[in-house]
Amino acid sequence: MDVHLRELRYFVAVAEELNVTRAAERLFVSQPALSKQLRVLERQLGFGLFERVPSGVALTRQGEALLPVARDLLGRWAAGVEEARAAAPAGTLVIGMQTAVGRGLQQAALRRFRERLPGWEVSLRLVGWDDPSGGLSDGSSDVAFIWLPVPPGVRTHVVATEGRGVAMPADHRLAGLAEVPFPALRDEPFIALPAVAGPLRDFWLGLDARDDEPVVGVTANTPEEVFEAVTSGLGVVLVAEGNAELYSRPGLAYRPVTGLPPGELAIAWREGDRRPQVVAFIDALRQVATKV
Amino acid sequence: MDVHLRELRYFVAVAEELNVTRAAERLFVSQPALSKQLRVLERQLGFGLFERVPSGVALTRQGEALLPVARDLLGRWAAGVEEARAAAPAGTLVIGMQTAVGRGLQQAALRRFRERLPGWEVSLRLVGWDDPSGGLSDGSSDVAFIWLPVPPGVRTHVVATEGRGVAMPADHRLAGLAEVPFPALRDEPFIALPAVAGPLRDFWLGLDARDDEPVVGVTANTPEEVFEAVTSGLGVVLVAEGNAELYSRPGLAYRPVTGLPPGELAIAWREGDRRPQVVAFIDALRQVATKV
DNA sequence: CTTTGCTATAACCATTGGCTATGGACGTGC
DNA sequence: GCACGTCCATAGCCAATGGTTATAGCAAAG
Repeated sequence: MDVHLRELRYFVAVAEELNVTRAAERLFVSQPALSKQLRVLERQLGFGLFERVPSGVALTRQGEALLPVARDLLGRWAAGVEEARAAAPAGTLVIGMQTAVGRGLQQAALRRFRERLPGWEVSLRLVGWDDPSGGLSDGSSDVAFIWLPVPPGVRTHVVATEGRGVAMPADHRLAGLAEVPFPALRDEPFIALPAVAGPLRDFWLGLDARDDEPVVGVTANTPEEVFEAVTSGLGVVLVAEGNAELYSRPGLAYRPVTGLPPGELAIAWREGDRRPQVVAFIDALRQVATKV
Repeated sequence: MDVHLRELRYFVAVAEELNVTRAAERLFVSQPALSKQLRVLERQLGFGLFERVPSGVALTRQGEALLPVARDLLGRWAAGVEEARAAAPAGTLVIGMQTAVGRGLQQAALRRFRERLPGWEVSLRLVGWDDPSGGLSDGSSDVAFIWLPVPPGVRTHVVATEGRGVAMPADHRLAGLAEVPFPALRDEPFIALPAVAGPLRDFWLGLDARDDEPVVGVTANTPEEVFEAVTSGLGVVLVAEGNAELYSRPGLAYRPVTGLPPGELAIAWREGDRRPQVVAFIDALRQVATKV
C-alpha cells in the first residue's frame, strides 16, 4: 500500500511524544484528526503501531520496527527534493517587449518563475516595432510581450485588454474633450509604426475603424520615439490606456477614443516551443493574470 | 512538502513510459487523472519534472534527478512494511469459552486477527461455569466469550443477543407446546450451574423472572454435562436459542420460553487490558459483528 | 466517588482524486 | 493546405478524504 508522507510524519511525531494530544499540538492538527489518521494508517498496514495505555501510547514491536523506516523516508525525500531543485539547468530567459509591461504582471510572474526554476536569470529587451513578433521570429527572444495582431508562427495568451486612446500634445485642440470620437481624428497626422510591422501598424492607425488612408506624419520604432514625436507636435498616435499611464510626461495629453475596439496585450511564444523555461514563464504568468 | 507515495509511483511510471496515456493504462487510472496528478506534483515541488513534447513527455534535468529518489523511497517503504509486519511478537492468544461460540463469528474474526498479527496462534479453551469470567480472573484466558452478567473487573462487548428457551427430554409433557410460558416450569427440577457462578447461575435459573426458589435437580459445569443430564431425565435447563442449535441431539427438545428477557453473549477482557493481541481480537470481532 | 487526562467516535464540511467529455497542439499523409 | 490521429490539459461532476468541534468512554489519581 502507498502511504502519504504526512502520515509518516504524524507517526514519527506520536512515536516521539508517546502522547497523541501533545503530538497533535506539535503538528498543528486537532487530536481527533491525528487519532483518526493513526487508526487509518494502522488499518491500511494491517498491524498496530501503538498500544493504547492510560498515559498515552506505547510503540508496539512492529511500530518500533517501522519508525526508523519512516524517519529514513522523510529524510531522503527532503534531501532528494533539494537535490532535484538544485539540478535546474540555469540559463537566461530572454523576454522581448514592445512597450514597458507594467500592470503588476511581470514582477509577480518573475517571482513564480524563479521559484520554479531557481538559478535562471531573466533578460528584458526592448524590441522595436520593425519586428512585430517581439524578437520571436529571429529567435532573439524566448518569449515576448506583444500586442495583437501577431505574425504567423506565434502563439499567444492575452494578459491585458485595454481601451485605445489618443496621445496628443497638451495644447492640442481636442485636448479639451473628455473623450474623442474617432472620426474627429480623421484629418490628424498620425505617428505610425514602421511599414514592416504590417497588421500591427494598421491596428494602431485604427484602420479597422476607417476606410480611407490616414495621414502619416512620421514613423517611430520605439515608445520613446513615439512619445517624443507627439510632444514635439509631429502628430497624434493611438495608444493603449495602460501605456498612456506608463509613458505620461509633461506636455502630453491622453484622451480615450470612442468607436474603437480595445487593444490586447499578450505574452507570446514560438509555435511548438515547449522548452521548460518558456512553459514555466507562461504558466507563471497565467497564474498571475488569473488572480488579477 | 509531503507527498503521497502514490504520486511517486505515478511519476515513476510516466518516467519509464515517457507517455502519460500508456502510463495511465499501466496504473489503471484515466489519462486526465494522471495528467492532473503530475501537474499537482510539479506545482507542489515548484519545478517541472517533465517537458511536454509532441510524442509525449521527456524528463527534465530535475525530473532525472528526482527519479532515483522516488524509486528508492518506494522500494524502501515496501521492504520496511514487510520487515515491520514480520516483527510481530508471535505468541498465543488464549480464548476462553463457556459454550461453543458458533454463530459465524469466531472464524471470520480469527481470520482478521491473524491478518493483523501474523504469526500469532490461537488457543481455544473451554472454561467451566465454576469460573464465570471464562478464565479472565485467574489470567488463564486472554479474552473470553461469556454470557452476561459478568463478574467485577471484566469489560465486555456484546456480540449476540438471543432469546432464552428450555431444553428438556424429547418425551417431556411440555414438549408438545410450541412455546412454553415460564410459569409452566415453576415445579420442574432445574439443572443448574455451580453455586460459585453466582449471578450467572441465577440468570440461567430464571431468577430474574420468579421470586420463589427453583428446584435444583443437579449441577453441571460444562455444556456437555448439562445436555447429558437433560437427556437422562434429570431436569430441564434454560439455554440460549443459539446454543440449542449448537448442541442439538437425539432425545433432546428445545422450546422458546415466553416471559423472559433475552440472554447476551459477549466477548470479554480484563479491565485495563490493552495488550495488542487483546485489542486486535476485540477490534476484529467488533468489525465482524457489525457486518452481521 | 469525583476529577483529570487521555484516546476514539460522530457529525459536519471543504478539499481531493477519480471519472467522462472535450479542447488545443502537433505531426503525418494525401 | 487540409484532414486525421495521437498526445496532453482542462472543465464539470461526484464519492472519498482529512480536517474541525463536540463529546463519549476509559483509567488513574486524589
